Amino acid sequence: MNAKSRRHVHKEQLRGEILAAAREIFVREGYEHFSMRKLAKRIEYSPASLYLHFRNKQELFDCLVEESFTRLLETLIRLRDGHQSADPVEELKHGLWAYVNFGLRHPNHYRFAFMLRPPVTKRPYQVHGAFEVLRYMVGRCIAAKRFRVVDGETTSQALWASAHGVTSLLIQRPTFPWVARKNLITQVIDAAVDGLLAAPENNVEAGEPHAKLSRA
Amino acid sequence: MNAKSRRHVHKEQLRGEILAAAREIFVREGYEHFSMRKLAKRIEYSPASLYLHFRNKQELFDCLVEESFTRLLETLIRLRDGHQSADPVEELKHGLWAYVNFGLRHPNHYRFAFMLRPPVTKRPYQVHGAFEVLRYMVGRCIAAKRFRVVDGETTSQALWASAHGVTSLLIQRPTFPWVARKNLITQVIDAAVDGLLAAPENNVEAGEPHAKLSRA
Amino acid sequence: MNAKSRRHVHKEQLRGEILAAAREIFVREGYEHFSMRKLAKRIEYSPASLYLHFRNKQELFDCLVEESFTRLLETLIRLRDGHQSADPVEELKHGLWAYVNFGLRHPNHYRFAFMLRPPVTKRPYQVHGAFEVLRYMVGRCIAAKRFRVVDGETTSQALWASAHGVTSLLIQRPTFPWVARKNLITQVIDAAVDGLLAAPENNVEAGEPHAKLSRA
Amino acid sequence: MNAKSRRHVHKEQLRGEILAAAREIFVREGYEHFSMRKLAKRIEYSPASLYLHFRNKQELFDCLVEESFTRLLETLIRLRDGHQSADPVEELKHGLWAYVNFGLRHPNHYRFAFMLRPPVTKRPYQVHGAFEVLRYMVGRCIAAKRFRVVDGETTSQALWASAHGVTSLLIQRPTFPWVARKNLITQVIDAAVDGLLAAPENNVEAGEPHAKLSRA
DNA sequence: AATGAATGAGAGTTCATTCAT
DNA sequence: GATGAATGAACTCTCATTCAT
Repeated sequence: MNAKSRRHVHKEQLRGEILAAAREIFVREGYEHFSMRKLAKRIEYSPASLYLHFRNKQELFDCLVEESFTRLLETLIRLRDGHQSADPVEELKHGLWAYVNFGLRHPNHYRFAFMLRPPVTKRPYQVHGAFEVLRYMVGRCIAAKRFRVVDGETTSQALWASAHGVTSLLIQRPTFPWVARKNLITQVIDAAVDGLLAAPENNVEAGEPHAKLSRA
Repeated sequence: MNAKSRRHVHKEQLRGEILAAAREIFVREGYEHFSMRKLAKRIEYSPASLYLHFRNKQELFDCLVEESFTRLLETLIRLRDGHQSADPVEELKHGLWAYVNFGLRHPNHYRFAFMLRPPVTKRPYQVHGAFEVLRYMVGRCIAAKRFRVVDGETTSQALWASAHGVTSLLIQRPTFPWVARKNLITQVIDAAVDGLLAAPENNVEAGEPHAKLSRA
Repeated sequence: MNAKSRRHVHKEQLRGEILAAAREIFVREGYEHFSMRKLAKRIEYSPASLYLHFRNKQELFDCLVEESFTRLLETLIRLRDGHQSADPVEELKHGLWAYVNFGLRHPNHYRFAFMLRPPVTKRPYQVHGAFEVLRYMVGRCIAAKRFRVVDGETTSQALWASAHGVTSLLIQRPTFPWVARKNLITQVIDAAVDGLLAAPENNVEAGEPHAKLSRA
Repeated sequence: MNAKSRRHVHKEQLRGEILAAAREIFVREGYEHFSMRKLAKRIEYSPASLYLHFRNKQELFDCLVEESFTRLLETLIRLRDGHQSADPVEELKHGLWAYVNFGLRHPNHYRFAFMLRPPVTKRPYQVHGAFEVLRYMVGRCIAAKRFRVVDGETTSQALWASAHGVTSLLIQRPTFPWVARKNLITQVIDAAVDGLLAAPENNVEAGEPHAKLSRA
């Protein structure tokens, strides 16, 4: 079985190479300019060979998305399980930082996970899985009465939105004259979280005046 | 014969029709499924006719992006010029709400302005123009000593990020089980802005512990 | 409108050329070896041009079949309407001769009409239409009491079978050492028809002994 | 693991399985949709394995045709040798019935033998062999002075044509509203044979009037 | 101003076949 | 004896674009 297992290893490796090359093309040139032929040329195989590893273009694409979500999820779960004892607010900030950093360090994965139009695939990706971790962290803050708000769902979604905002803009607009990344991200995360902290003064009716705008 | 009659209107109007139809197709079916032929069929002209109005597909696409930015800019400028006297913090929140609402009400424009990959075109879009308005509003808050921070640029960028985050997620993931839009947006904006307000207690060193993460 | 009509004529002509070339390839090389590329090369146009005339390969094929049936039908109808007064038995033989001759003189059409597998298309071809004429002729013979049998349907189908048999074999096996075509066809038609004529001696129970064979 | 276990049978048997599976695919899906890959998958072997038994696709196809002819021939020879003593006319009808029944019961074989285009192969199939039996039977009828015609070759070919006609139509057009098979076949065979029987009245000049048609 | 005709380039995909193992 | 890996060639079809009219 040695030969067989060697072949298997090689096949897995090749599959990985294909996925990596595909991701690169997808991200650099966009879904619309990706083609199986280009991919084949890049990895210096015949187009037909790709079909030994993936049934078709869509399946290949699906694999890319799945892989990206899995990576993010792993990162988040590792984080969650590693810091159980910390101050829950600090831990939440840690989590948000980890989320942003994942996006910045794996922009291709992040793009596949959150910035591409879902219609291109049919599978229900694990957005919820990743979001679950955030919800859990927020829940701990609320349970510890650290937040003045009690709606964990709204809070979690709002935090996700802010973190996604800074991540996606930094990825998407690399030429914009951003301030130092660290400062920007800190500002976004701290403001978003600190704005939630239980505190003496809080203008609870703040949302009201904009009500008409949201309906305008 | 609606199409036939339309052919007698002046050139500008036709150009507008083409752009509108193109935008619709682009957004509904995605860049990759847009084609000059489909567009031609939609407006009931021949494919060749399109080339009387646009040099090629790319130019047409560029026009769409430009148009979207212009619309957003108009909206923001109208807002800025209309509320000079209000409380600057409230005005800022108003501005952010207006930004988000623009995206939600004109998702096609928003997508073109902020969610498509710039590489497809070469022109330097007017991101800066739209951002200018936000910077101006933040400047007023700072000048009025309402914020505890003084770095207007960082603050502006951070606010933009948060507003973009909620806008783009709501547009991109319409099937996610979001809480009520109004609540979510309020939460994001209020937290982001309130987190900046001058206040007694604020853990200014919050950014520090994550420093290693950002480098990890 | 002169230019327009000229163009239209030219287009029709070209369409005809395409169909003719396609028929030739289809018949010479078989459905399985026909390709749009081959066809394009044959008529010295680009493959893409074919799609200006036919939506796809199947539609082109359908047109060929339809054309063939129409041609046969025209021939038969012309015959039926031209010989109303003749002896019905002679007329029937004439009709069968015409059928066979159509096949031999237009083997490509005949092949499309009767020798290709229907599954390749979805349309309900006009087999029935062509058969109708035969049924009508047989009906006249029966009405004139020239046949000892009275089941017009069975008779018509049997005659069709015989005529088809000789036609298709001659077309399909051109290298077989056939006797003179005229003699062979005469023999088939005369025997098939004469075997039906009202006559003193006829072993009516002939079918019986084979009953078990048909079930064996 | 049915397939796995089958792999231990000897070579000849495997070859037979391949041929059977191939025939099934060929007939069910048509030559154009047959592929070595499909065949390999069906028999649960690798595509490459097929080439251990057949040099290429064409050779495999040739084997199928040959096999079909052989089967038919066997059937006919068995018949010929089994009924030497019977009335020659009855025996002839028996033979024709056997031929038709062979086609109806083994439509795949019949298709391969008579309804596919010979050009796909180069080998001279044994049409002649099968035809030989018919010629022999007709010879006996003539020798017994049961037929009014004396040209055995023409007669044999004509009978073959009629029998082939009904067989191929029934196979090829299964959806046509045929009358009961037994009646139809009886009608075809009886008419074809009875039309040859020695009898007082016979319009020998029947063929003449159509002469011009055959040349028209 | 508008278009029908035309096409080169390229898309995704399948196929028969080979060959080292 | 059997096969996984690989590929060149071919397939149908769509595209952006041009140009004569």
